[in-house]
Amino acid sequence: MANIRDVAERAGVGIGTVSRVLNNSGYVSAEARLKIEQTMAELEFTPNQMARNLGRQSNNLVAIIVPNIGHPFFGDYIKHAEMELYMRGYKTVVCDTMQRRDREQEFLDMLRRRAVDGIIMGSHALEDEEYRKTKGPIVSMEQRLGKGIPLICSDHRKGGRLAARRLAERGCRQVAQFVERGAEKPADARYLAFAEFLEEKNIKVYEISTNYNRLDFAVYLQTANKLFNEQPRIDGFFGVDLAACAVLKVAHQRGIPVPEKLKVVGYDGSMISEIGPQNITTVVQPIREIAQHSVAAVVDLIENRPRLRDETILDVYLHEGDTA
Amino acid sequence: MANIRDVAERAGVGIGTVSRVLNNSGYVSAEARLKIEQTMAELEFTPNQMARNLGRQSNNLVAIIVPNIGHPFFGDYIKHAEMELYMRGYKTVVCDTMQRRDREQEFLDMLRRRAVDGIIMGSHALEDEEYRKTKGPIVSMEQRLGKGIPLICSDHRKGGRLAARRLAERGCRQVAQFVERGAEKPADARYLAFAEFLEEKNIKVYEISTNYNRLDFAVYLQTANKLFNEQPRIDGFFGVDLAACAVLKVAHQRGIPVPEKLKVVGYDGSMISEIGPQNITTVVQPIREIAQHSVAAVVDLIENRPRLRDETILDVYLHEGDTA
DNA sequence: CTGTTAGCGCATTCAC
DNA sequence: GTGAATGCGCTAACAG
Repeated sequence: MANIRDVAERAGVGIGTVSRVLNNSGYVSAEARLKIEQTMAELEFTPNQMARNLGRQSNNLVAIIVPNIGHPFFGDYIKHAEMELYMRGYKTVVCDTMQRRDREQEFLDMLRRRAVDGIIMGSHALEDEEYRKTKGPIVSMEQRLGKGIPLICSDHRKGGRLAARRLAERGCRQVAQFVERGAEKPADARYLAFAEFLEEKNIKVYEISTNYNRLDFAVYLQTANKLFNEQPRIDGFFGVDLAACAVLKVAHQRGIPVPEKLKVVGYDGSMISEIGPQNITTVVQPIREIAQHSVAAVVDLIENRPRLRDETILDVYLHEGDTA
Repeated sequence: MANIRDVAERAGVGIGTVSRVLNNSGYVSAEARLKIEQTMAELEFTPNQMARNLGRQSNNLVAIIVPNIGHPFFGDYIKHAEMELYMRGYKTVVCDTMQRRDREQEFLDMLRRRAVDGIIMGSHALEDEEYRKTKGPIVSMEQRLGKGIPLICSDHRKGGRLAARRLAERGCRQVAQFVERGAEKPADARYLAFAEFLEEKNIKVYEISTNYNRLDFAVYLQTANKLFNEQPRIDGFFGVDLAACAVLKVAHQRGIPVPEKLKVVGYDGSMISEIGPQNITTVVQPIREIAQHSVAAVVDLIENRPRLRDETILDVYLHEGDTA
């Protein structure tokens, strides 16, 4: 592996000059540049990224930390965020905490150790103090990590209202929503707004809590079955897309026609809301914009650009589907 | 930011001793160790990862390069691979080439620059020579990158046969399969085996090619519609899960009952085969095992452990669903 | 067991 | 414009 010094010697120039053509910085005579470029080609010289990182104290890496890569929302988010980061010259490190504190802590430590330049945090298993102690570029998505850490999330309050209004308009009288237990989250506003809106109209709302520790499909299926067993007269449902899929599936198994006897509204607008035979009527979170804003925020922090807002709330809308 | 020298001075020891307790290597007296640990705590010392990387010429990063993160197969794959890598002490860099040569080249260059220790390649947009030129730990999944680069993939030949046999057993007479155009891939064996098996039994096989450049759902939907328009008498279908979803959806729209009038068999066994109202009968690729083997392979290469096989083909099986 | 030394490969002054 | 020197923070080899 040829290094920069080999190139310098072979080209008969100084090491600094080589560095300058490498980084395209400062002045280099056309002559010297040509000679150096030739030599680099001959030697198949490739700059060592680790050395560059150490020299400039930055590695152009951003970690995205999520509780579950497999969840469609996070999957879609990562796709968009990776693209945004790429366009800004950063590579993406994905970290799945699987809801485990120790993992989240370890991933968070990557920033302290400067293994990454910044972190986008979509998980929240630690005390707020931990995040604050980790000074450095952190932004959070859909998690409130404490004052001073920029938050990007969708307008859950509005989302809850949109879903509630739709179910009310469709004549539902007894609706259920899945509520995800766990640390306090921006998403909680959604549950509240949903229930408030409907209760004002004297529509009964059953809340079933799903264990946030296991947000996989099997759990949603179980919970959906439990719901129909306990509340067979339910005529409306609201939950994240994956939960809506589970409810649709169980309804299908039990011969409950949707939307005739049961209206279903999802939340997320992720890919899975469109791949089933019925399009799910769902509140669309602007996942792409969430990705854009969170990436912009963390990159601003990394590159020392001032940030004005600490909280960015993005608009949601109801996407017409076949289920409500 | 305190560094290792600050700690050494403050603790009244040498810099080497501090390094030893950091890495838990070599002998350190209990006394010194205690003193150093205290000092590290006082100073809130955190070792700088970039410096460590440069020192030991390794950064414990592995890049996973895929053509499309959004595809369920890759999403599931990344989830498992990230976990496997984590358990072995590596972090995961995800790279979405979006089918673009320049991006794949850039991601590949990360290895040459030693920005990552190794690469798992699930994309194939460059000439084989490029991969070989990039000496270093590379393994490929579901892509044949040339002799010398370990390949991990599922048994596509068997998968094609399994699907074909099922459709034949179910009495199909005219079946269609989606064939993904693009560079030659191990998956091609599946198309061949499928067609061979059925043609032997005098069952007609229509092949419709989908553009591998855009393996998203909208394209599959279009193609499915085209299929039903051109071949309205089709009674069997085979394609990746996402394509199967599209076909199921279009069939539903056109009032074609599945499995009564149309049998559908998927390929992948990804999450989406189970979240619809009907479970898709599908050939399951052992995504988790693919992840385990590919991670094991790349880590072996990184850590200079000898590899015996150059090719690992993993078994597939037919998962019973409701669509065939 | 421990302190010192010499790199790791490049970026970045700063005189010339 | 350019080369030599210094430092980034740590690892590892070595003498003690």
